[in-house]
Amino acid sequence: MRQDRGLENITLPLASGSRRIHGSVARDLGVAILGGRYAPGDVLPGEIEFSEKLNVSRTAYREAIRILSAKGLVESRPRTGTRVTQRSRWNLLDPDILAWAFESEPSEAFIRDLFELRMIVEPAAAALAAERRSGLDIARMGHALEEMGRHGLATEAGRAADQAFHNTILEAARNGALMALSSSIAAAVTWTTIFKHRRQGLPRDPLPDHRALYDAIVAGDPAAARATMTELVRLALADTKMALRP
Amino acid sequence: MRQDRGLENITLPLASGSRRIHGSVARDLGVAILGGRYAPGDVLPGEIEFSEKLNVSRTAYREAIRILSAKGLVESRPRTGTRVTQRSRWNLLDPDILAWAFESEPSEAFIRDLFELRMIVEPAAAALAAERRSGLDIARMGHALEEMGRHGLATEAGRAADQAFHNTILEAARNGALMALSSSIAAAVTWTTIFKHRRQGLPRDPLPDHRALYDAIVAGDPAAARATMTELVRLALADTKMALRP
DNA sequence: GCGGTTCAATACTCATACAATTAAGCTAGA
DNA sequence: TCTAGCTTAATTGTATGAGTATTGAACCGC
Repeated sequence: MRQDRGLENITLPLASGSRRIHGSVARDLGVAILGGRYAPGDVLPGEIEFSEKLNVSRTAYREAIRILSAKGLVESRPRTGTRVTQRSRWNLLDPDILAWAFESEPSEAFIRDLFELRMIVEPAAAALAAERRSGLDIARMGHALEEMGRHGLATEAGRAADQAFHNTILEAARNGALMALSSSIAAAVTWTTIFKHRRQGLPRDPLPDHRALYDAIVAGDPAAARATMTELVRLALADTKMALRP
Repeated sequence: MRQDRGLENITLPLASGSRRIHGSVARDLGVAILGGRYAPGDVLPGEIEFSEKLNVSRTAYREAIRILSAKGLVESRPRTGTRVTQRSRWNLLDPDILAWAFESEPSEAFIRDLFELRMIVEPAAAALAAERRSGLDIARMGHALEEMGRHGLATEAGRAADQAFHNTILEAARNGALMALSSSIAAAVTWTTIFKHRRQGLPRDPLPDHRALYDAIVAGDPAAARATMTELVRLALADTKMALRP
């Protein structure tokens, strides 16, 4: 019998876009796990039962599980079944995992952890960028600054520019491992910015801080770049904290 | 026809242990990609052709590709096929990816990047650990120190203890995002230690540095912890550099 | 009690058929 | 000649059923 997928899918919201089915299922399950609807140690229903419940084939379901397994969220073994792994084994910095985590409002502790990471990584990256940046990097950062000024952080375009600004700095650090962190950092930047705007507008204009950072990197001054970036993240953290507990 | 997997598998070394087939294929392909045998932009052979060449079913092959895709190594689309993505999109900090990268001797640039990451993250983590460490953390670190002293870094047990030491510090920092980096850091620690020993023994005894770091964390002195860890990583980097270009 | 054996539950693998997607080539019309 | 739209074919995506391998747990002999 061919499945009529899409009707009365009760158990999961299936906000699936144009993805492939295995991708949608992986996302839905991932969001459910990150959101706490399946706790570490929980055993998922068997392949046949669960795939029928989701109205997908076992093939698609299994490929979804492979994706989650590759990111450390679940672990499958014959006889035992598929169970959610301990949180310490999740690849929290995986871009998809971060996106899924922000689907359901993440815990305050998680936000704090991400900011602590930013506070550690971004100043160091800024210092490296001040030493290694190319002309193209500078041009990109300048353009991002203009865009931020034109649109403001309340708009989608403005946030994209902000993200591009921070991302370019990580690129300019010329370090593949740091680059791999860019998506994680980007997630923190974007979402915390959104959080801030939930509570009546921006508490403070972040543009001057960004300009100072830009100047330091253009000048090739690592110490200044580190200091300004530290200040920038500190202010962002303060604003976000204020937004979280008003 | 049932496949006779395991005989004359020419194209890939198939150093597959007790893994499931999809896992072995994912690993073999992952190692091949990380090792440069498939370059970014390259299109893999079609599912049917390639799975036959590997003597596995299309199902198992596809699940392997899902794993690689989840880690950002490849991207599949109908009609176009499956191609290796740009290196900037790889999740370089994924534990599996790191393990695969170290299968074929990694580039000097990659080692440098990892050490730069250690230099950024570990001192900060040590400072946090000095503030937040529990009695259990201290006990674990002490035990790891003893083990390192007993076995020395030339043995497997000694290296495991070294790794446990660094890992406990990251745990003691009480930050999930930093914890997620532990496997990456651990990979850097282990492999660079092995590299060092390739060239006639250890250039210098790292134990005193570790003890100083331990003392700082026990004393709850963040600044001292940061400083000693910085020194420790700096020395490790110098030794590794010497080992790489003797 | 204890060590080995059997059993059954579950994921894993295979094979095949068919559907959906999409790049490229083709055709019709201006 | 150029372009918009259609057609086609190549490739991945999905579904289904049959059979295999693994492994925890119950069982049995000692």
